[in-house]
Amino acid sequence: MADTTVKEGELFLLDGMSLAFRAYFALPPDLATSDGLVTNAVHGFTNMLLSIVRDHRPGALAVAFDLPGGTFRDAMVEEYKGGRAETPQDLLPQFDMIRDLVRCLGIPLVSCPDFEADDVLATLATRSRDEQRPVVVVTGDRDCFQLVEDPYVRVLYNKRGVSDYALYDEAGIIERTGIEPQRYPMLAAMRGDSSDNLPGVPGVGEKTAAKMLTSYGDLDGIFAHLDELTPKLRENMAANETLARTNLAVMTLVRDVPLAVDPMDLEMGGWYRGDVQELFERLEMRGAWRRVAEMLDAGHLGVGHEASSGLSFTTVMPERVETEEVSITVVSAEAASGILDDCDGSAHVAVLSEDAEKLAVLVPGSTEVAIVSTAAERWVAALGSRGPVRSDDAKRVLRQSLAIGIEPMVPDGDVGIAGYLLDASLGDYDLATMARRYLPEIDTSDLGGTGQLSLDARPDEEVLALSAVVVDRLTAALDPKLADAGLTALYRDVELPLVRVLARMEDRGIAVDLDELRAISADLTSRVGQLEQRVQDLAGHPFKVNSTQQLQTVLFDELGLTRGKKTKTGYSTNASVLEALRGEHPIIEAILDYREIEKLRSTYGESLLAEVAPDGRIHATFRQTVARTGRLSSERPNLHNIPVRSQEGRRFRRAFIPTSGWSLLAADYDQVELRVIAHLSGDEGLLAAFSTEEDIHRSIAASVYGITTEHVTPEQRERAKMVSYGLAYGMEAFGLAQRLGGNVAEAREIMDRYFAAFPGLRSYMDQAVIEARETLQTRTELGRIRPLRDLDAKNGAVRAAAERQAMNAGIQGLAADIFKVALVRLDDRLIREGLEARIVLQIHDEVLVEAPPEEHARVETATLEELMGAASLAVPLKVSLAWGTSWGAAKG
DNA sequence: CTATTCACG
DNA sequence: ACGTACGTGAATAGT
Repeated sequence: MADTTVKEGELFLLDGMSLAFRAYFALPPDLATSDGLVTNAVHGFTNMLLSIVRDHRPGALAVAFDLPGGTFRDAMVEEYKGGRAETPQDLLPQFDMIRDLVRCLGIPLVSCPDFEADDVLATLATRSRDEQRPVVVVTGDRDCFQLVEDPYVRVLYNKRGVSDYALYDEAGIIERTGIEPQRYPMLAAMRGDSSDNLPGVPGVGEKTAAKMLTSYGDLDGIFAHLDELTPKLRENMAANETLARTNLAVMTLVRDVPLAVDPMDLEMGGWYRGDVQELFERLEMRGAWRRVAEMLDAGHLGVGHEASSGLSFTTVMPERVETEEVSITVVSAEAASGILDDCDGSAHVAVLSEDAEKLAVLVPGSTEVAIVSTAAERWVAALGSRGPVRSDDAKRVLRQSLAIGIEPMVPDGDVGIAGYLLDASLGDYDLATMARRYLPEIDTSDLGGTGQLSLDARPDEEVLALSAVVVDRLTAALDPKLADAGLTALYRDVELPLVRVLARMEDRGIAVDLDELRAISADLTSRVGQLEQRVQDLAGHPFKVNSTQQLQTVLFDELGLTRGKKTKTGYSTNASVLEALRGEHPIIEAILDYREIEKLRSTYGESLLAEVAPDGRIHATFRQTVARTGRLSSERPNLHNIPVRSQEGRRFRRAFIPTSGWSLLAADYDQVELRVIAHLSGDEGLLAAFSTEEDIHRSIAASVYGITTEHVTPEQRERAKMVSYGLAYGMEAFGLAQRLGGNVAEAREIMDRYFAAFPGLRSYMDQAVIEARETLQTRTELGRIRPLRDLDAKNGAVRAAAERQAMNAGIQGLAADIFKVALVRLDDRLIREGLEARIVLQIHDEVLVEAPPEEHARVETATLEELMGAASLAVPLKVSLAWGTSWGAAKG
């Protein structure tokens, strides 16, 4: 078990270079001074420093930096450019700003000519170990893993962003890499390191490298036993022995850099308040200065050279609110309940902390925020079954409620959903972003970048309470905006009730057959190995088949096959390009086979298994504020793209099963989008086609080709179907030709016939674009808006894309609205009828319900009625139902 | 993080 | 002249 705690007072050595790089890439370049000096890395580094001090209270700190000019490594490898591919132009000056900052904070800055910051760290860490003094190396560079040594040296590794760290001791390194720290450079030497611009041995990744090292000890051992390796691996290793050995030399850190300082001397020299303040003012980083000042005042960075002055919580509140006292009270459950009693059962604000352990509760208009624990008994005592709530993310609150056994109410407000309805094309609806967007009076420099409000160095409870206040203010600001935009009905009658449906669906999850899933996964893994080998044999040498770059070289340079479509970075190797090359070389077939199986293995085999919860079920997250058309999306995992089109992929659907002893009902709308098109266009021919029970694509084909339905050939039916769906997206003749495999003239003729047979369709499409252009947005019958600002773009291609989106938005949007209503009605019905059956999954126009045997008949009736009744269009909605012992069985 | 590819409706 | 069907999420390689 890794030791994940740090004792107060330890020595922390910061890798200034790698942390600056991480910060630079993690934060947007629009963090800049008014005259355009980019400061994102300084922002990031400051935050890193603050959180290290806040979380670990180091006794001493030092920061290592590279010096300008080369290092001893330059002579070793041609391609090696100072450890990094290249330093971006706007990062370079930030190194100096960071050095300045470190200096005036009184933190020792250590560098040595001819050596890199890593080597300096290695030297200090080694000396510290010799003195038996514990040290933590903070870095974003994996090379430093080699320094870890129990019990003295640990690495606090910056995984990504500015706040995501892992603390590794020896066990931690072994768990992460498969090898102990001492031998990590050997592993890295074989694997290579793209961030250090060092290539590795082809076909050797972390796993293979660790395995070989475990078996043969070190590089010498491996090269002495090459004959025991598999043929391809042997060949690769033999061909790259020099590379591996050079890499090892480059990657091994120098532990005896001639440094004048000793770890014992690394004491903080005291900070200079005036200097620090001036620096931050010069960089126009007011928010950061406040946080730093707070840390200085709290004495967490040693002694200062100037008196301190306090800052109050209300400084981050909007001016308007500043005068109103907002007090934060941690109250007993009883008191929280008492506060709620005063609000006559009306909506209250509830904001859940990131770790879901605390809940801030605010009665609108009140000046007190109660913070209660979310432990079941506290929650019940404080809130009971009281609802409804307003929140920044109501589904999270409802899920917490379900987790402790309380049936949730429909929420009264959700800041994210309100923001999404007002403009679904903006993308971010987290609390900090929404506050910036709709509460301009708030000092935005104090709001966190993403997610919940995050105010560094403030106690969690203050942040949580402030979040509740912001939700209250936002609700007041957004409700009138929704009303003005005609969105209130969609919000209150569809989206908010849907929040509870999704919370229940996520909470229940869907059961999976673990044995089946494991068997599929194992089968795919073994086959993908063989297929990879076959591709490499046909290429004549090993390479990463997954790398489009390497594949391009093999196909177009080495084998001289015909180049096809271009991409930004070269020539495309996608399926349609490869299909066209099928006859040219047997490798094409092999690559297509490899791609299919590798896709299934990586995306569905491994990752689906990883998402199975301890209860044997998968609890995906359904997101209501992502798709610009009004559809839902699914993540962790995405259950909306489980394979169905290929026989091979469909196996996965057999692993999705009902609760033991129950059955799964799969219900889906037949051709909703086409029916929606018929409804919206009012085209008589289309309406007539749907009024018969006849196969719809056959009927349409008959009209298009001017023949009777009996004479429609399967090919004509297929073509008509393709055009029907292409239309929903504003397809052009070129696109249809691609899909039909014919020429553009032929495709154009089919489309002309189609539009001639259904003239109402053409006028609807044209009208949709004309209307959208007037307001630069589209609107569905239920009021859903989709802004399309590109409709008046000067660039023709951009404008054409927006026009296609305008044609599609009304169709996909109405279908999405209908389906959301159906979900709400079905879920209500199941509960109202006291059934145990529950919705377990939703896939755009399909819903899966699991039910015990005795409920089958009632569930079937309820599902059919609620789906059919969700909307009344000019054409009937048709629903197909099927029971099964798995998703695959119900559909197959 | 960005580009490419590919799974679904 | 330009690009070419809408909407998602995820894995992988490489900057």
